[in-house]
Amino acid sequence: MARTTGSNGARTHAAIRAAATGLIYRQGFAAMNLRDLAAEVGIQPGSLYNHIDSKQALLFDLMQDHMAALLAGTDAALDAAGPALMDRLRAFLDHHVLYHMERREEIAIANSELRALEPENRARIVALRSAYEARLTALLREGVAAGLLSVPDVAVTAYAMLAMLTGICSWYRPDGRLGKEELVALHTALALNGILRRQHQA
Amino acid sequence: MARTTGSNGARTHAAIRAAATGLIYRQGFAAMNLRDLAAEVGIQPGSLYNHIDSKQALLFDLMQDHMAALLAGTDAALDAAGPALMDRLRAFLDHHVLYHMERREEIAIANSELRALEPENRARIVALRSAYEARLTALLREGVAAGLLSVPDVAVTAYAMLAMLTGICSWYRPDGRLGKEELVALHTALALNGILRRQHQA
DNA sequence: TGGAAAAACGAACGTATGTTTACTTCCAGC
DNA sequence: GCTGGAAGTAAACATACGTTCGTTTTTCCA
Repeated sequence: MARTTGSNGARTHAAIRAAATGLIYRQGFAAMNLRDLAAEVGIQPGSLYNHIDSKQALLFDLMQDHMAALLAGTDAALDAAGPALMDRLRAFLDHHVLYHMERREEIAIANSELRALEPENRARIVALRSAYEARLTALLREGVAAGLLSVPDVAVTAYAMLAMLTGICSWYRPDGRLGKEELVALHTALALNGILRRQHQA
Repeated sequence: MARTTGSNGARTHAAIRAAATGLIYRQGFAAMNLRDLAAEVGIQPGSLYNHIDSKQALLFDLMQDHMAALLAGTDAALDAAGPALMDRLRAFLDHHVLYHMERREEIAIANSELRALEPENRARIVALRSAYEARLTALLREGVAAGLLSVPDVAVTAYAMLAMLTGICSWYRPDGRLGKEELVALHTALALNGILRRQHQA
């Protein structure tokens, strides 16, 4: 019968996704070619098609999985933070920065290769991204309503905060001068200070 | 003798650069092909080579010119701001946001197509970018020394601020809900609030 | 106005690319 | 041990791409 799960097929599929992530991160999707990808995995170019439907489908699968993982991780962090608004806001920002350092390749792809997706695929990834942004805008709106935050425009401020915190994955290196904890604390403080109402500060 | 400046040649060259800027912005450098570019200009693909040396040289020229213009505009804004530190910091941030809205295509290219450059070309663009970042880190250092700013790490903070303010060119549209002035004010305030020392605030 | 350089044309070259196809190899289950 | 499907090979196909080249057209100074 068919080869069972866990056999070479699944391992090759995972190797293809891992190698593709690195190649797309370094060269961009359009500049990556399937011959280089196959060589990195150690198989012939044609054999890729035992595991993927097309180059486009490979990109879409990678982006969808990473966006889903980001959303799931965020929701878990929010749940663990408890009900207090500022705790949840801090948890969102901390998780965002940490996640963007630890999985910077996947995140960079999800942020920069939207234009390489066919329209239907792009719409689905954009929907996931919007859902993620909605987590932050909801927190900001809550904070404004509670009189804790000073946010002139919730949508634009959310974009600006996410852009700042996402920027870290374009230069962060694990062996860099500062550790993860320091970078998380620095970025979260920078973002929070930008929106806290002054009279509530020490 | 040779055709003089201002004849069709110069106009075609400018049209090529303008069309290339739009195509690279929308599709990315690797995904843009010279046949589409030539069609948009209204000439045959081979005729492009009367005006450019190669596709790579075209990208490098675009990036170099835009980085040089950004640096020149920044220095002009700093000069116009006078000697006071906070005035100069505000001028830098205002100019950055405004420039990134008005020339968002060129800036997006300069920020995202570094990997498409050959090593020698990349080194030259990176040098221009470093010079730009140095303008901000110098201001931050001055602010810390004067006791006006609270910046735990100058380099990382500068990266974070630039990432936040640069993010605007990935979503700004001239016909959007908010005007340029509002967006400049919002972003500059957000960035400044993140680093101002608390006791100096109202 | 004649002539020479510049600019554009039209067609081709060589190669790289995503993908397909026919064939072989390997392994689990009857 | 036979068998069938999954996984891999080797080679090819069709096309798209950056670039070149010989020729023709346009432009403007002498």
